[in-house]
Amino acid sequence: MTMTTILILQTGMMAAMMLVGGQPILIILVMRLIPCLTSALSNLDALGPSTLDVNDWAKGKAPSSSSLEEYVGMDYPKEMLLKAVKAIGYSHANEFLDLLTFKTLGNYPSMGNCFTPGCTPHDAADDDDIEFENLNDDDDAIDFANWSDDDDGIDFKNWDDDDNGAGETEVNSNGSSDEDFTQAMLEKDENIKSFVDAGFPEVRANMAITRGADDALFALLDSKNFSAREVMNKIFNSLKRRKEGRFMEESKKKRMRCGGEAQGNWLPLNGSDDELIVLPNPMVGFSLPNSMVQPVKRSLPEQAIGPPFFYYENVAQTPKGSWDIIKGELYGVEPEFLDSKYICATARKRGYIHNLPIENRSSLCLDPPKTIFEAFPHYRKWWPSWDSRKQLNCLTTCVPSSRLTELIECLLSVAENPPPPHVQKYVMALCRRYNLVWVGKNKVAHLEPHEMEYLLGFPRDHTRGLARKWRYKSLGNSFQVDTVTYHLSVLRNMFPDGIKVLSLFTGIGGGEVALHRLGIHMRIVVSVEISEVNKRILRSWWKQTQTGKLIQLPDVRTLTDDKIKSFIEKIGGFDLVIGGSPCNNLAGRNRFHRNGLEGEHSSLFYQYPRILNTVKSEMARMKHLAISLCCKPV
DNA sequence: AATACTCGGATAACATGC
DNA sequence: GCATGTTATCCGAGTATT
Repeated sequence: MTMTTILILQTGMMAAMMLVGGQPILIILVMRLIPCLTSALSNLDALGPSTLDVNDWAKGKAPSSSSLEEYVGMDYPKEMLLKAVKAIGYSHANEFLDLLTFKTLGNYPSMGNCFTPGCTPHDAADDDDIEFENLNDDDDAIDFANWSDDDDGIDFKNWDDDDNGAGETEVNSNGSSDEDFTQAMLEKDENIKSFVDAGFPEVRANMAITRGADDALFALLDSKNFSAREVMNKIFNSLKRRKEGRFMEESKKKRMRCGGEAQGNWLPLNGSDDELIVLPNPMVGFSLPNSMVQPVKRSLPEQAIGPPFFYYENVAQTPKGSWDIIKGELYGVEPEFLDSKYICATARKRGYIHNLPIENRSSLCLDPPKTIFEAFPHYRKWWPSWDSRKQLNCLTTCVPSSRLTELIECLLSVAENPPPPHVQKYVMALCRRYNLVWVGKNKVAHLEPHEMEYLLGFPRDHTRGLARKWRYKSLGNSFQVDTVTYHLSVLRNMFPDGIKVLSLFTGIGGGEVALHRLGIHMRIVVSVEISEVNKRILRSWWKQTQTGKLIQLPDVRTLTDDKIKSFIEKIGGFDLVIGGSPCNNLAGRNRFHRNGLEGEHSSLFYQYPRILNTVKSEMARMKHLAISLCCKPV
């Protein structure tokens, strides 16, 4: 049994104690950690006296001296702790201190036999050769300064180009300080209660929480004359809410059932279900490339049968009922839910509603890497054995703070190798949450934009030239190209003369890249995309790879029914309407307005069925007209 | 009941150009 | 100094699974 605790001694000394298999191994964790942090911070601004209070800390700002005092005890050198906290980021301060204090002991089912109070702190000056360089990974982004803006061959003259401010969001100040504070108090109360439950006087327990572990332990010892072991056991038992042994990351049961049925334990596809759509598990879609999964058979609702083919995409995990609305708007076609982790090295749970044939999908011409090491073999060098990830989580638009890297490096630098389970668990939670990879010794980092391009199936440097922020944003919002390629592969032999595409919410052109991969000639693509940077990306790629015609429109809302009709008249209809509407208020990461398809922001979604319906009915009308003209007696 | 996962948004801080 | 654009930092909850 491994256990780590930090004792903040009454003398102000801080010691970490590790008990391994009953053998007390005293490590001066904090006395190593603090100096190394301090040295790392030598180039940071000197820390002036703070006027912030404990509420600010809860909000992620700097803790005041007084609040730190409360936390660590009266005699603890505050400056050092302040520096340490600043180094790792205030938002992680609580977690950090939890790791250093006995709170983490709640993870452990039992304790060793004793603890050893008193140890000599290291001198900060002679400690540690660990250096923390500023991880300045600024990618020298190339600007489009010399970008040629001539739209040769593209006819924009009939289209107004006004960007009328799509996606405006209300300012929603969430004045959460009170809530944060209340939450902090609740947590504190819970901790106090656990002490009280263990049979200790509330006053003592309160002191234990607010002043530090050493005070707590000595106070408790003092109050009841318990032995150290008894005290610790009581604490552990009272903190048992955290399940015993849960911290050990069990090897996850593989859910991939090779002989299983496509779309997982899914509802029948006959449209007879009255209940809300339930996501299939495993999320394997109607079929998988190179797989033994039995493809499902489906019959499309009459209304959905083309032309044109349509292909709609959005996040799978939405507020309840959202997919039922989407399905209802798209002729009642059952969504195909597929997690791209079955196709590439990163998870991407998405729902696709389409009227494409699902038989005879061809395997991918380029088989994408399916594991992290296949995608990035060089990461194997630094990948710790206790990080069992084989694939990455969903690639999103946001980049975590670089302080996270620093925090993890700090923790691992002072820990044993391998680190104790609770540190492993903590680090792994961060790695999973922020999709971090190991790029050096104890050093994690977020993926670079070109790595995201690779994982998502785009050509390298597809988004190069944009500021990093825009690259991450555009890539995080895009298709997983290999997945879309697989679904669209059934079109390969259907359009020998090329295909005419209406591309809504084009983004950086995932659908277009997929068609190109399939060798399908795009005679014409009418692309609707509001973001100027995304339009530039597509235009650039188009010029390099395509000979067909690209028409770029600014906003789906400006694509009126009349314009659609005029387009269809000019080019003779579309073969494919493809696109995934914005997921802003569907996506799980959105804390501010995740109101499904109810809110004002969702109006964009409804543009997709409107446009599709107009295309469909106009094409049907033209077909009818043509037939009637043909059959007219001369 | 604990755990895991999620195409994000708001705002302050910082950088740049004038 | 100001306007504008980019980066850094900070924020939970809904849903599903175990």
